[in-house]
Amino acid sequence: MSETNFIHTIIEKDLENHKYETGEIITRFPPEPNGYLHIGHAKSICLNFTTAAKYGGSCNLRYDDTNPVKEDMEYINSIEEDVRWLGFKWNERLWASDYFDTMYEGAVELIKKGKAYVCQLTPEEIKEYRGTLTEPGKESPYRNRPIEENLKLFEEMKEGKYQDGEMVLRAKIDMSSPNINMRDPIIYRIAHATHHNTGDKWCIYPMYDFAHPIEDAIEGITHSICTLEFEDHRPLYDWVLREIGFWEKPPQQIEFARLNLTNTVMSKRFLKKLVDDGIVDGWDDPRMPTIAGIRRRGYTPEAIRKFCEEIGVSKSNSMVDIAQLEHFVRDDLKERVESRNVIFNPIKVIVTNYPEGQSEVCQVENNPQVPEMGTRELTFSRELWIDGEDFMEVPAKKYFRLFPPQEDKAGNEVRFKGAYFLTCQAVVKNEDGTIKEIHCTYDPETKSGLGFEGRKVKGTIHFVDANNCVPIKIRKFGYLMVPSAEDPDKMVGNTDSLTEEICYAEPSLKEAKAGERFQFFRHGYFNAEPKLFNEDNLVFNEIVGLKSSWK
RNA sequence: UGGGGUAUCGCCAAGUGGUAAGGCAACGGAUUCUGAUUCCGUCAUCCGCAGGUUCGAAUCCUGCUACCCUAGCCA
Repeated sequence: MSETNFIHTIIEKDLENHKYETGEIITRFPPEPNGYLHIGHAKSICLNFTTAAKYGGSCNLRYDDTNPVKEDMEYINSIEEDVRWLGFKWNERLWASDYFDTMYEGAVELIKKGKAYVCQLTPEEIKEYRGTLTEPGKESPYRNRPIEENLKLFEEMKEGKYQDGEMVLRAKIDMSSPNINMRDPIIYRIAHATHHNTGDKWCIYPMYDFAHPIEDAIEGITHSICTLEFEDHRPLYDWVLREIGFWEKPPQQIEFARLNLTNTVMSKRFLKKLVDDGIVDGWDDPRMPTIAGIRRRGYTPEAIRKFCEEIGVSKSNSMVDIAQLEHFVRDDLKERVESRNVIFNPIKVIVTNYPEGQSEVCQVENNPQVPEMGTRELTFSRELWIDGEDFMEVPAKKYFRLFPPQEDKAGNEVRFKGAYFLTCQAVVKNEDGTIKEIHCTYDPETKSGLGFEGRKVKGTIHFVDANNCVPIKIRKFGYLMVPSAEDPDKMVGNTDSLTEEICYAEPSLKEAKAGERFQFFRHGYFNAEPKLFNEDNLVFNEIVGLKSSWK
């Protein structure tokens, strides 16, 4: 287990040096409310909350709502529900927009120091003046405007005298800096848009690079943890804090590598397209890598948190195998979930020496690993259903489930879990050659629980009483879309991303509650599909399959 | 041809001058009323490459190479 990471090392060094008077570590998770959270965000959420907790500090949930034209409050509820579901608590709901006054003052401060100016270049000109990766930029003709004029113009910008795009406020840094972010970055733009929080109070809004360090500083954030692509922005982050100088102990930005999962698309833009195009039935479709999606799918928050801890944190771009996530889901589910008998690809079994019309009760453990979870009753009768893969007409080598008599050996005998030893005697075919049913005989002495020791059997299979079972609908999910092999920028759809089949299940499954999880023997973990499950529609999602070393 | 990053087992990832943790995957084997679970074992003489310093280097120095980010009035 990676109990420590490079961020802990930084924090511990800061603590040793008494960098912060109170010694309290404060982090933040700052989503922009423009979409649903996904598993990638979960890594960031876990990192920020657990890091703060490790040092007895706290983590703020703050909406980075500095761009009114891109954000939508419909996402607020989902974001908070997701963070809460993951098991984290924040103090209060914070908005970057609540700090607009301070940011404005900061900008004025900068102008007064001669460190910011109003620029009237058009967007195209600004781009042109910025230079390229290899060539320095050139200074804007408005760069050396008198301070008084800048103050007046900025004031007028705020008052709404100008149109969107007509002018911007820029930090005066260095147009020839090799770091493009330092080439007089725009720090305020005009946007005549109603803001969800501040309404029409403002028509100028701060840019991320200017706003974020101020937000962090106001909240007393000590360590501002963000993803790798912001590394180049750190000099600007520090510049803003240094030049405005309201804070003695400024926060420090630390970058880490975002999560990538094999066969999983994490791009918000692309996920939104899946929703908008109706490819999936919403942000919480169980195929989606969104927190809402995997929650509906049946993943547990514990599994996700464990996963995030175990994959660790570093600065190298990485691609984590989805099998790693699935491992933690299985690992978490195996001891907290009950088992049920569900038959896939059913084959009818006739127990020829069992009286017609008779049936009896069998006791089965709810979870063989956890005896405290008790037992339940199943019925056994002359007609049963077994799984398609538990029978082979011609057995493969080392196959020890059911097969009929072969030229060189007798039909196989197996344990029917919770019931008897049954021996396959014959296969009965339909006219078209498909299997109609198989005939078996049972040995009354071998009933489960009676301690029969006469002989051993190598296979155990599960069954369902054909006279006492219910049909259920199973939904399995493949990956939705993956980058195309020829062109990684293009996505290729998987038309089989959702498959449904009808299976036979023991009757107790009718009593399942929406969202309840089970292990279906030999198949995997499933949950009663939260939105579709009801008395007349027994739908189960595959959460994750079981590993199998045979096949 | 700028700047900023990263390179340790198939995939993550510890390690910060003293002789390569751990997890996933894989592969053996034991136990098993489900070929699951559990259990035990195997899995980097080597740390992107090439030199150098040192008694000693994945860790320090030099020079390469590969990949990622970066030219929004997005965050």
